Amino acid sequence: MGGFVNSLATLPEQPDEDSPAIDQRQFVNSLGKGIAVLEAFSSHPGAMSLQEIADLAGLDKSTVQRMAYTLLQLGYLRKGLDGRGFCLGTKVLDRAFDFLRSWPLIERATPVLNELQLGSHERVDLSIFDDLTICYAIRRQSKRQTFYATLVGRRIPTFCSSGGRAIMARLSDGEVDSILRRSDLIALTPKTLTDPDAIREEVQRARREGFSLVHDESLIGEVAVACAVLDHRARPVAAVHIAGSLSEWSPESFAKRFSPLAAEAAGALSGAIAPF
Amino acid sequence: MGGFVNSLATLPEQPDEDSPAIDQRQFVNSLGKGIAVLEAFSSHPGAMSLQEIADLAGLDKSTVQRMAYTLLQLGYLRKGLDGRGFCLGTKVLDRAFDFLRSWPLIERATPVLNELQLGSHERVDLSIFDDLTICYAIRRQSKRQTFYATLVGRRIPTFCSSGGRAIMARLSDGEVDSILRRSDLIALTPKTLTDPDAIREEVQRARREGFSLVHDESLIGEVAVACAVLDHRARPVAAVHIAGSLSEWSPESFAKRFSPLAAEAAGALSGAIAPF
DNA sequence: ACGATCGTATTGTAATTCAATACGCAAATA
DNA sequence: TATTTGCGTATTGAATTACAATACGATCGT
Repeated sequence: MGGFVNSLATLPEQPDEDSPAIDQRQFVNSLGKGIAVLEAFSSHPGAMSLQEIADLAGLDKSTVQRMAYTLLQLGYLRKGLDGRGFCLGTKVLDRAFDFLRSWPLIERATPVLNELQLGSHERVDLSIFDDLTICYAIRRQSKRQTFYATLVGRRIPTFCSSGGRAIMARLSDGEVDSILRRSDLIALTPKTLTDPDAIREEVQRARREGFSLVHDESLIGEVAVACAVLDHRARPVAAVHIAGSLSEWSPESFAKRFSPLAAEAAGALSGAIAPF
Repeated sequence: MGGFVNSLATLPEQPDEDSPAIDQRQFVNSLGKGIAVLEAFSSHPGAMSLQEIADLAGLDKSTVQRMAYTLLQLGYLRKGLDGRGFCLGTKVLDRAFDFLRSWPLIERATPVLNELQLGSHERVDLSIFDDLTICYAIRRQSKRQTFYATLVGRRIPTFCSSGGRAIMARLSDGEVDSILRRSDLIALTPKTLTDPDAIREEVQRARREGFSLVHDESLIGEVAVACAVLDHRARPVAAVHIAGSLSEWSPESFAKRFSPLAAEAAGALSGAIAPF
């Protein structure tokens, strides 16, 4: 984007920029660049200088300057500690609040997950299906947890998460293939399955059993069961997870104990009401 | 904004738009409008048509169309249920994730708040000071809670929240006056203090006691104690809350039982490390 | 069958953003 | 202490970009 590169990209022939053929006519570049500034902080949390942001976002320093100025006024950025650098502002939390508030599913799921946590004494999560990743929207932890395991907004690849597997079990084979094909099948741990056929096998198993069971694939020492939450058309839109530690459970005993609970909760949240 | 109105606003004389004299030269209007589209969902959660968004955001339908198209491509909006309307997309959660991840204070506070919740069996929160409001960043609930009491990103006015009072107790009188003057002193409940002098009195009390005690002011039946978290320059940046129900506690017994715990946690989080 | 409203697409106009440049300041360097 | 480097800020001419009126097809409710 920007300058000569940008002018070329504006020509009829759009080579192969990034996304699959976005309508250059309607896309508002300035907005995209402003968002890119915010997104730069995903690869570098904490304060950054204009130049650093520019490098990460692939923008000119001048552009970042004006975008940062605007985002500063709007509260989406704030000045760093000593007036040096920029970091994310609290306004980004407001948008997340609006999001969480706007999904009836999330409101309905909140008491259900609370009960589930109290009943299981393990960590329980609700994740939202978002194509190649799932995104945690509700989290109820038990005892000590890693910091990231407490954060809403955390994403995990669909292909190697218990929730993702449970969701894929409710998709057609074609859709599962599409997800596996477009995913970067990179191992998060040494135990992560990266062979498409092996993953398909696990999806089949989840179809038979009605839940997915995953251990050590996204975090070593963690075992999790999950069941998909379906919308009124029986399409999977989310998943209920129960996650525990392999120091306390074998995968089998964990599944035996908690898969019925996850299934019950997911069933209670399925159907009836629109998710959003 | 936009069109003739906008051209007028671009002239040297900026009448009295909204914020106190923002530099029209550097402000990127398109970005502001795109953000305005996202913010429209704060006054109307759920799916909206282009026209509805336009009305709420004060923009032209055409403008909203292109902004929505862009935000759709970027994942910050998604199509409504049956392809009709737009609602917030999961990407807004990603930004919140980045924010939470980027504050060392939040990472440090997570285990502390966990302990505090397990020790108190009441709801505990960490809120971030943001001028006229405080914004909840970490929430650990006990039993059943109202939905909103579980949401990160929720804001409460500084003047009537326990956290806000605790924070004001660490500000100068001038700063407190400034906050009270600029706040809309609107009662959230019949018990909310709206008289500046009465609030100043409470702030004084919090200064003496080292914690703030508030009940029925933001939610009927709720009692809460809070202590400010200070940065390395002894400036308040956040607050630790402990909130319970008046059906189980009197304000006095609640304060006696939990104010030491809140003070201890806030103390442990203060000083030393930069908050962001 | 009709009318309203939805989301989408097009287009000429001109206002907007772009990016090079310069400035003052603070901190790290020598 | 002198110097350099990098920061955030501000300005400006050039032209790319966004604006908003308009039109279109689909879908829903009457």
